[in-house]
Amino acid sequence: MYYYEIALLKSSAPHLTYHFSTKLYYGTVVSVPFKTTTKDAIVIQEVEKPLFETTQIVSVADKCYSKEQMEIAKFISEYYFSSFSEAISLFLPYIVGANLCVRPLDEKEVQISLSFQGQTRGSAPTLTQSQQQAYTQLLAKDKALLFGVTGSGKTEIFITLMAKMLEEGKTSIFLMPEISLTPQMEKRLKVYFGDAVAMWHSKLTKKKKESILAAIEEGSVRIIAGARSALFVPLKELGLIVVDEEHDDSYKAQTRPRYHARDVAVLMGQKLGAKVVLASATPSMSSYHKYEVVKLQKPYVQTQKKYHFITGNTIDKSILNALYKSYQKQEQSLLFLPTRGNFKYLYCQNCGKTHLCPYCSVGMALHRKRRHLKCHYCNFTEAIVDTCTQCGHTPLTSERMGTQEAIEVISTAIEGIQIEQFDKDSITTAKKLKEALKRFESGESDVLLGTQMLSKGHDYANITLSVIMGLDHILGLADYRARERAMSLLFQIAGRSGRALAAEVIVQTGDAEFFKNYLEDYELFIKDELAFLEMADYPPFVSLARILIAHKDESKASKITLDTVTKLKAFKEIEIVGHGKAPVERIANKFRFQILLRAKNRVPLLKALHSVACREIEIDFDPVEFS
DNA sequence: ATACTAATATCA
DNA sequence: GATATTAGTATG
Repeated sequence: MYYYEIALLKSSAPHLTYHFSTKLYYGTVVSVPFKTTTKDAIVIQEVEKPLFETTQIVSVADKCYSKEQMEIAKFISEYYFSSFSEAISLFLPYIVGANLCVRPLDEKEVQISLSFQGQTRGSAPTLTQSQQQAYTQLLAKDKALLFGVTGSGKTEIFITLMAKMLEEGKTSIFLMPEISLTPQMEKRLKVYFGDAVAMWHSKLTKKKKESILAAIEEGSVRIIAGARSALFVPLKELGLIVVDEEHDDSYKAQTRPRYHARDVAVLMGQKLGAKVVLASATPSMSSYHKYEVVKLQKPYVQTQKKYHFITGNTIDKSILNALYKSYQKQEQSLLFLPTRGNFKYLYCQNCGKTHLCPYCSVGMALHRKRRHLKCHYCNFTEAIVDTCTQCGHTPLTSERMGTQEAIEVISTAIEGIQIEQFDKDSITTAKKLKEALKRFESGESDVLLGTQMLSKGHDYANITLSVIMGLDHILGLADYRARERAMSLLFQIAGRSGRALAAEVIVQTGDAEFFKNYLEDYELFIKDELAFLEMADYPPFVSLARILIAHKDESKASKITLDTVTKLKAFKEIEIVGHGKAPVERIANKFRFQILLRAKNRVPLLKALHSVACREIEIDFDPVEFS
């Protein structure tokens, strides 16, 4: 009889011991009786017969996690404070088929992939001289940051790299933020790689996932493109990981394990001997600081962009005029609003208070269409109120501009103008996205109006006007990266326009001087900002961690917070930056407290955190979100 | 995580 | 006193 320490999958229960009649390899997926049901688990190691009674493993699945997957999961569990089980559950196991794990490459398979490529497009893209130069540099490095403005042709370089991997019989992972929002990339990849590329994201159906996994196993799928979760697909002979738009915060998971996909990608590349290419037109401060930079020069035909800075926070005459001119010339415009959703908030002009959700202490969003108020965090819904709960003043007015209101203002002012609403509220499915983009591309609509989503990886040829409203809302966030976020957003939105024609960019901000300095040179901004971050003791020069405490009972939450702070004070190498109520004080009826920690070196910080880690606190290492 | 149990609060 | 809610504990 053999005895094994196992970890239950998708559970934070401690590792338990079971027995089985035959020898099992570690990493093997098994079924075990647990409490009243049977659960999937993973074999961690063989152990001596324990003193207590054990139960038998029910069955052994034909699935197995590799040594590397286990090691990376171990790292994730320790660095991002999750159980090993939660970390390994990110990964999909390999199917134990005829050959276990590493299978020598069959030359015929490569032939198939390449011939498919031949059918569709002929050959890999022809690179310009500067693309070729960047490509050659990337080939020579294990990992690097590819820094090139929008439209400089980074995608062709990725495709060439992936084609090279195919030739060498290696596989690739291509990461992008929010795959479901970028059907354009899918189209481009399909042109070159056909069925050798599969798109992967968490919302795929079980059936679809299984068929892709089978195709990977069979060897016909050799490139996986997708969001965060694509990083954990069981490819063999991994040769390359590309992290496109590496600056994007959506690479950081906001639930446990709170890993950063970009950072895990770098680790994974190192562990598996795969090349890692991070890429962005607006690289993160940390990547620019940490990795070798390969610069992709601007394209020769550079269209001219004219920037206008305006103040205020409404759609004023100058914005309407610019939109009108653009509309008259049958050209297209882009309008960015900082608020998300088609909602606005109720605001009391007398006492200045916003009408809040009774459970979450965030503004209740006004849904005009449905005629009700809704909480953005917990979905609490109530009828529209007209009187201020604080001072009794009536009526309440609505603050800030929502997309819905913006559309109304513009379509009232400019007769006949067609506006496409482009935000999370109206673009809920891939189908809706495709339709909206199609209407815009065909010229059916004149203005693409939306939120953050506008900045993410879509190419439009005909845009001659970009309007970026309320940039101060972002610049004014209580976040050490507010400047970086605002600047990156400005570059990303501005980068969407002027592909073919000269373009105008209207920027609404009270701090034009700040932005003006850097309009032609993001790298200059990076250098200045890095100097600022170093002086102010912020990442990448120090490590940050955030502890979140949430409890129904406010005094309990407060007590846990203070107890934790007391314990942490014993550690001399870490600094307690602050502790107290979280910016969003309540979510789903739980009171939220936080502790922010900083340390010059991450090891003592990790050590201190591990000493206080427990069920009632959540630890976010390298946090990007502070609300 | 989650089932189960013990402890404590709530209520007619 | 019975029942609902919460805290604590063990799981092999």
